Amino acid sequence: MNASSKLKRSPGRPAADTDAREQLLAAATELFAAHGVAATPFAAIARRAGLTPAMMHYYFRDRDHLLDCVVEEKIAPLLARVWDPVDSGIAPQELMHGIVERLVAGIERAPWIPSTWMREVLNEGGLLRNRVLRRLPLDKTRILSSALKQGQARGEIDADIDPVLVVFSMLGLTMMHLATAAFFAQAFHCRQPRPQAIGRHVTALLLNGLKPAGKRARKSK
Amino acid sequence: MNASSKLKRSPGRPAADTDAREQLLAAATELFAAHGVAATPFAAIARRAGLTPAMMHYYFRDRDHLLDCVVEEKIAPLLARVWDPVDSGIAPQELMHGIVERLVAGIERAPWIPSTWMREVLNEGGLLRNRVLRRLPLDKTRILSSALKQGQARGEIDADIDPVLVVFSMLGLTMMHLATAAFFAQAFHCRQPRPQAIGRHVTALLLNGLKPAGKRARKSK
Amino acid sequence: MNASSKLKRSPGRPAADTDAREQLLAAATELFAAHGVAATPFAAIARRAGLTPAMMHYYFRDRDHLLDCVVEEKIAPLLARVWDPVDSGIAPQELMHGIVERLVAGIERAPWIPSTWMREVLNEGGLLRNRVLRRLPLDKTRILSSALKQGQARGEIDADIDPVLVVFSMLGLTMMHLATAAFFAQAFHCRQPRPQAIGRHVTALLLNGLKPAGKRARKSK
Amino acid sequence: MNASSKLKRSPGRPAADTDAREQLLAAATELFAAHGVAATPFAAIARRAGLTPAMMHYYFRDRDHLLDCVVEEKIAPLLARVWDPVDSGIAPQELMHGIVERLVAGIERAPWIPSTWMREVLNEGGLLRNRVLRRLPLDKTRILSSALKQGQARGEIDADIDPVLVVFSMLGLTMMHLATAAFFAQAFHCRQPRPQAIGRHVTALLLNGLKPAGKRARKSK
DNA sequence: TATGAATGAGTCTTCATTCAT
DNA sequence: CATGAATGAAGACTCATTCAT
Repeated sequence: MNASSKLKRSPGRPAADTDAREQLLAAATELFAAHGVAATPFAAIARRAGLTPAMMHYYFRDRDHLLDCVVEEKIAPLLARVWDPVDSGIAPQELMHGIVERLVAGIERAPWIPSTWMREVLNEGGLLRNRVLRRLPLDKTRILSSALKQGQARGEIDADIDPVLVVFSMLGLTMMHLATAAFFAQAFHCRQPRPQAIGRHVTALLLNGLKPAGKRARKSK
Repeated sequence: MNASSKLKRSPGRPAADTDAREQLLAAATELFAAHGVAATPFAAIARRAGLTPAMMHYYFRDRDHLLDCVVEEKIAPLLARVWDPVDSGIAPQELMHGIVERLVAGIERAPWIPSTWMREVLNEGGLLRNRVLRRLPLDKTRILSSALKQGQARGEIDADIDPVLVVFSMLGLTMMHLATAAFFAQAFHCRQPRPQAIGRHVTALLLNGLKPAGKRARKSK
Repeated sequence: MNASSKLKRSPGRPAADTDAREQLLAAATELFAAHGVAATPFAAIARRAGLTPAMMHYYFRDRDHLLDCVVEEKIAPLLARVWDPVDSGIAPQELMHGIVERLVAGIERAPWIPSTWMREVLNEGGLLRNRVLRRLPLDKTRILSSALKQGQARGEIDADIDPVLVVFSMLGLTMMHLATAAFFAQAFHCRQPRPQAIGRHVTALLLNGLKPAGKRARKSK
Repeated sequence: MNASSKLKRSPGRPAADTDAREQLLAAATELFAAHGVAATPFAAIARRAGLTPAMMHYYFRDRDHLLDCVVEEKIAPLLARVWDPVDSGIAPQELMHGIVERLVAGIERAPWIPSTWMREVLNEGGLLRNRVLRRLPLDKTRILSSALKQGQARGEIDADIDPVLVVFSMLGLTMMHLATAAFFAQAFHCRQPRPQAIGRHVTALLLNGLKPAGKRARKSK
């Protein structure tokens, strides 16, 4: 987290003002998740934090800066935590397992992210898209894609899989299931799946899809 | 297209006014895909269709009715086309293959759908969510889930897979990749994948994930 | 007056809407003269015309367009009327006499102009400056300057006079006295000079200043 | 500079705080000249001086008091310097020559004055008008007017000239040319005239205009 | 002396909606 | 069918001002 990124922040004293700022930021992310960025009035954020709309401008100047702060202080750190351990020399299956696991874990503490990601990052015209794009750890994703390609070369991974596209499949599938857990329960009249269960489902779907031969298949041979 | 679904329609003359209505509907869906429903002003839709904002109210009364019309006339028919052929007695793999194929085909003629689906259907607070929810062919999705469960019982499908959740994985993965094709190309500095290629990728990922034994594994035996 | 310059104008029917537009324009110019452009709220203009602030935006879109309209429809025509008769071959004294006369006459029907001219055109940072600058009839002012230079060459005009600067002296002196007539009366506890008297004063000041030898002086000799 | 005029002033230590106050005052006058008083936010003044908006309130209480200070500390002293030497018994031509000269000299050290004078003093609704009005050395201006009237009585000055109005012509012409030097250069694509040159131009215009017979005419006699 | 926090009022602008024609 | 006029409500943003420290 870059100190220079904060618009206002009394250096030595993380006291009252920081609290208000954090509360506003939290209110913002919750409302963004619920209604989308464009449909979230500045005043609504302030109201939810029990402050005046003018305070939003005091801490974040304007809408643009608020979005900058959200990405820089809330989304970028998560991306870093998720992708940092990715390194060459690790098997792609293990990499993906770890990524999904860390993603699910990170989102449990920031449950507003999947919804916002789908709406504002993945969508054309999404208001966070370019901001996040600049923050994607492309070097890390390339490590994963390379590992997948090498796996394909060794015949361990299905040749029909696009090794770059699958990075998106992985992130998107996880985000999508986490974001739609409630909707899913509502649509199919069943219990809302827990984040851990979603992680297992996604991992199973992805990993078995990567293996031309499943474990049971090999065993049954 | 159900006649009763149209708000206004001069009975004898389906000519010019229908054209205008269709143009407005087309303009609406394009803008919804680009900016989201909440961020699309009524007047902007009219402007894009070269008409006056008042015409929007003439044809669609108000915002709510417009959304009703979009779902009923544009989304519901696609859902029907995709799910209608699903029937019991067909292997789940084949069902899913067909669904993805028809979905990709249908979206090629309505490229605004994936973006809107992700934003306005899957998301909490999405403005089309409840309208679409009512139109989901639950009987058909249940047929697929049942087929999957039976596959698991027969040991043909991985037991870690959630047979209900996977319906969502399938639709969501397809929609997500179609919606983010441009972003994907931008993020990873590569060509935008074609809808057909996306269909193949998704099918491969899903189907191989469902099979404990991959094709090559069996062949290699 | 260019028809294309109007933002909105029903072509055939100069009825009610034109009235409202004209009223708003009149209210705007009056308030601009009284308080300056920057200090005149959009809403105040509407209020003075007995309309809602939203109507301002209906007719003029935003502040910028309003200023465009004021310059194009109200100031540019006056400039044209004042400078159009200026032509080469006429004595500079006669040219200046005519210009001041037409300026005074024009301003009698648009008494808001001098104040606005001083504040928003002459001043650095004036909000109409560049808009008016583009509309100055430079060809005409050059005709006057040339005539003055020729007069200097013939020894009829004082060589200390800057023949270009004097164009400004003339316009500025007239505008200034017309704009400050009320202030003048207030400051010196005397009657407010009438526009005609101001015209005579300015013309006398300017013309005699151009002549090294005044007519009366020579005559009285 | 009158001590009583300052709102706050720690008696013993005229050090740091005076500097800050002077800086704020300088920032204020610069911004007033550039954008006008009404369009200059309190906070902008502070920002330009590298201080906080709250400091403005500390030194000047509120907007009204700031304007009082500007007039009292910055404009009134200039007026005094310009008009003080005016005394009866001096020829009006000489008086005017001296006034213009001292005005030009004074403004060279306070280049923000002409613009502000035109905008905020001469204009109806100008925010400094009444404050300056109270400070005008009316006794001195009356001395000049009287001298002019006597000149007219002696036939040395054109009878068409208004001896009171000409006081305004003189000040206004000087201020106007100084304020619009940059605009003039921009409008007529020529060099910006220097203050000294403007002084000569104005003096020539005024003095020759006051003489029914020019110097050369008299000399030639 | 100096500042950051906080706010209420006000301004510009957009927009869905209504209505008379 | 179609449109221009009109509006009230709401949103983004600014700003002068106050206050505790």
